Formats: sequence, C-alpha cells, structure tokens
Amino acid sequence: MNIHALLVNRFSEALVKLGVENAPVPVARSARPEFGEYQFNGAMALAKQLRKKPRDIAEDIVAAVSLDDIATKLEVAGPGFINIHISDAWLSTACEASLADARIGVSSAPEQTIVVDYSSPNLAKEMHVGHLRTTIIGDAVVKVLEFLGHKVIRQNHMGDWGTQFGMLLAHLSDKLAQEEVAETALSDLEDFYREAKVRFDEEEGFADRARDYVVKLQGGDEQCLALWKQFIDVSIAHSEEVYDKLNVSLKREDIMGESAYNPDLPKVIEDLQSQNLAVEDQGTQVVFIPELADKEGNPGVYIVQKSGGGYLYSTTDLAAMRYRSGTLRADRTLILTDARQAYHFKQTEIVGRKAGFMTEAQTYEHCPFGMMLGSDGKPFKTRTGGTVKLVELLDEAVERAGKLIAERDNDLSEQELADVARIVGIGAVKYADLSKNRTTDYMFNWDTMLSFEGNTAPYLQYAYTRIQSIFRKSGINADTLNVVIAIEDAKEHALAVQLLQFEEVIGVVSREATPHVLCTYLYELASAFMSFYEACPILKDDVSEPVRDSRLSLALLTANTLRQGLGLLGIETLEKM
RNA sequence: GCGUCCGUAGCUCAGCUGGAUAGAGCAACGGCCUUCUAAGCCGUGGGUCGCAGGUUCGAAUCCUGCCGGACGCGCCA
Repeated sequence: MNIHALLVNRFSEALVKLGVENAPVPVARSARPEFGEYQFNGAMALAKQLRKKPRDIAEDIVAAVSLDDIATKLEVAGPGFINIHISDAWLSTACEASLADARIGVSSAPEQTIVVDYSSPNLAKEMHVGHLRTTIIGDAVVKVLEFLGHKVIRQNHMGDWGTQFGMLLAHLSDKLAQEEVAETALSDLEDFYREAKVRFDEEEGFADRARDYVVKLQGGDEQCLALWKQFIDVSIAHSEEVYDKLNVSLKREDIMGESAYNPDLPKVIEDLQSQNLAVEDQGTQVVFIPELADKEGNPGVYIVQKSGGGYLYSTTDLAAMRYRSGTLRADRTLILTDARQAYHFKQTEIVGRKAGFMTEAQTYEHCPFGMMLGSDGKPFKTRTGGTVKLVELLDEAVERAGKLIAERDNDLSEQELADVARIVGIGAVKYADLSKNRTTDYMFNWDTMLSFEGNTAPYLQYAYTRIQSIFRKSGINADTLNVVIAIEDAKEHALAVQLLQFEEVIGVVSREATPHVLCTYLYELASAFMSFYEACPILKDDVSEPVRDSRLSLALLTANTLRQGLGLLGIETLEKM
C-alpha cells in the first residue's frame, strides 16, 4: 500500500474535475498530529492561475476530491492547507491486507536490468573501514532492487591490475623461492605491501625488476600470470572473509575485476579514434570534451592512453560501460564510489555516450559518498598512522556486543549467546554506516560505530525480539492468528500509518540508492511500536480477546516489516536477545 | 584560478520536488522495572538552520554574492 501515491491520484482526479490540468500535486506528511497524517498543499499555488482566494480553492478541492473511504475528515487550515485525517477503519483494512500479503503490500516494479558496481576493493591491500560504505550501501541497494523484482547484476570491479602489481609480484616471487607458500606470505596484505614498497624504494635493482614484471604481466607472460593469479586468489579469499562476516551477498562470480577488461582496451581506443573522438596530444590519446569547457573555452581533457601506450582507469571504465550496456543490457548502471571520482564519471559518461557505448535510454548513475575522517576532522588514521582493518572493526563489535549481553539477565545458551553477539555487533556497525547519507565526508568514531543505544540496529532488533517474545508468551501461532484489526488507540493509529508507508520508502531507496531513508523509516517504525507497546497492553488479563488479536496482528505486521526491512539492509533479526 | 559537494542543538546527523511552532540520537537533568525483555518508555533544558541580499502569500530548502571547510581539475585509481 502506498498512501502517498493513492492520495496523489485522488487529488489529481479532483483537480481535473475542477478544470486544472498538469498542475503539481503536492501531498506531504503533516508535521503535527492535529494537522492529520497528510496534507495537500496545492491550493495556494493555484490562487494566481485561478484568480481566487487560496482558501476558496481549497474548499472547492475538498468538495471535489473523493476520499470518503480513506479519510474521516478533510479540513482547510491556515492559508489553504487541506489536512487529511486518515480513518481508523481504512487503516485497519489496509493493515489486514498487508498482513495477508507475503510482500507486505509492496507491489513489484516493472522489471529492469540493473548493474550495480560496488565494493571493488583494491586487491593489493587489505580491506579497511573505508570500504565499508560502498560494500554495505551497494549490497542494500541490490537487495532492495531485487525485492522490487528487478534483474540485478552485481559487479565487483576489483582493483586487480596495474603498475603496483609489478612490485608485489617481484616480492612474492622471491618469497616463494624461499619455499614460502603464498597463503603464508600473504597472510597480512598490509605488511606484504609495506615490505614490497620498502624494497622498491631502497633495494638496488628491485624497482627495475618490478617494472619488468608489469610489462610481462600486461604482455600475458604465462609464468607471470600464474604468479599474479596466486596473489589474486589469496587476496580474494581475504575479501571473502570480510564479506562473510559482513553478511554481504557478493560471491566469487560477481567479480569482474579491472583485469577482465584488459583485452578490450585497445579496441576502446581504436573505436574512439575511428570516431575522431580520441586524438593524439602531447604523446597521449585524449578526448576533448567541449561540454566541460572552462570559462575561457578550453575543453575538458580526458586521457584514455598514456604516452608510453599504457591504459588508464578511464579506458577500463569505458570498456566496463560498454560491456554493461551492450553485453549485459543494463537499463541502469549504478556505480558506488567515493565522491572524489565524481568528475571522472561525469567525463566517462559524456565520452561513452558520444562513442555510442550506451544508448540514450540507458542510465549511468554515479552514487558518490564522502571520505572518512577521524575525530580531528582530518583524513582518518589510527594512532600509529595506519588504517583500521575492516576485520578488526567487525571483531571488536562482536566482542563488545558479547560483553553487553553477558551483563544482562538472559537464559541464552552458549551458542545462542555467540550468535546474538555476532548479529547485534555486525548489525550495529552496518547500521551506523547505512543510516548516514551525506555525500560529504563523515566522521569515524568507534563509540558511535559500536553503540547499541538509541537509533541503532540493536534498537530495531530489540523491537523485533519483543514481538517474538509476546507471541511465545501468548501461545498463539502467527500462522493461526485471527487477523481482525480494529484500530482505536492513538498509538495504534500512529503505528498503522507508519506500517503502511513501507512501499513508499522502498520506492525512494530504489530510485535514489539511499538506504538511509530506509533506516530512518525503520527507526520511526520501531519507535512507534515501542510507544504502542508501552501504551497498549496485549496479554494483560483485562484485555479482551478481540483487542488482543487486533494488537497481536499489528505487532505481527510490525515484526514482518522490521524483518523484511532489516533484511534488505543486510541486517539479521533475532528471536531472543 | 576554475569546478563539484558541504556549513542545521555541546557532539553525530535527519529534514532540502519551498509550506504551519526546524526534528532524532548521544551528552545533561527529572520521572517509570513485585517486567507482555529497562538494549526500553515518558518528560525538561538546549538552535540568529555560516553571513548578507533576492524571488515568493510563504525560504533550512530555490537564485546571487561573500565567509569557512572538503575534494577534484592531462598521463594513480
């Protein structure tokens, strides 16, 4: 059920009746309860066009709009607002319908093929907290799109290629010669990288060997490729460990690393040249972009091939674009990277479209986010100047959750305790990141990240377990519950309104790739439930059976929505905690 | 220099297709556990929405100019 869409429809019809065509239909949530749940704000804007007083127009609209089934009353207020008070009866019926629906009242969208490029770690290094955003937001977006019925193709555009691998392979080659196994040598990628870098900077002849490896690698030398493959395999295993802990849906078959496009790069250049888009300039191949000219008329510059003949990420991204639009037939391509790359993707889109690498109907959506800062507002580093490894953050979260649980009264077994600690700890970390949308930089803070109070995942999980607990105590099975909802109390009313906004929120997230909207929604839902829980007893002796069943039904729909919503965010729910 | 994003409560952040008295969480303070699990609920205090103009019946939201910050602007990704 999408109340907003429903109201927009009804008001559109009313406006047509009044002879107003193509006017915007501004339906918004009301800020205060006395103004109803929704309000129509279009009357004021029509005043000039219709040459009438806004309040008179509002009265006409109230007379024309057909909302008898939904609203108890419509009142004109202030300069011409129309406040809509949704009826308990309608809410009751709508909630019953959602409860009977496996999709909780969310209808499927017309199917599209959507490529989502996310996570994309650099395989030369360990995943650190900076990779959290792209991995988690991407995964949530993917799950929301799939829930809506789209065909989603995950693309893990891993950084598995490039000059840095020369240095790493040279170092690895030496380690293996000393009879070390790749897994051991690469057990800590950070250390390995540092060692290789030191040798590159200081050791006589090493840098030359490193460069030699780059040439051999790009030239397809078999021995070199075999070495490279060993490195990549171990590094991928490291990422998979993190994905596992994070409960992220990325699999090995979703990997489409930079190396995969390598054979296609010369063709990209040829294509650009044959269309006179790429031209030689200062020894490089460049596409000039007049659309991005500065004030003096100098066009934007987009290098696609280095003077030495090497390729760049621009070349790779164009190849990726063509693959996704052509071979994968993506209607939409979403790319989740940090905001610093915004200009690059803007350029890539312009060039790619001109070159015909994608059609006009296909979209290319860069979804940027800011970089992580420390509490001093400077780029984030640990006390020792390093980055926080993602694995360490996750382990600490689980440990902290475990301690908290141990302090509380509970009847959990050893195994249950471990599961709760894991689910609560990981959930908290993910939620802390997912609930922020800012395309600007954000602060990394252990305590915020690992907090279990207030607007956090554990709060939502706790609301869920409370409902499970009620059902356990009631002895009533969710499947056999007599679903007859009769909303009477103000807290029931507020909860029902919130419950019926799920579809609207899912729509926003799917269009704008903003999971924080879903977080906010779920928090408000859990909050509405907590208030309801305090105000409306369910299993107390003086509660009649019909009231009990009605409230149980509302609680059940809340649980279903929380589980579904958290699931889309990649956060698990619990029976007990 | 040019461009992009941003500046909202002590802190971290929502709100930005223009709408009524700007909202949460944390922190502070005051209530509520012989429990439908207190990881909770109820309440109090706390804001010139960076500044100045403009558009509008109405601006945190749109436009312009300043101030402050981050990032990006040809051979890293």
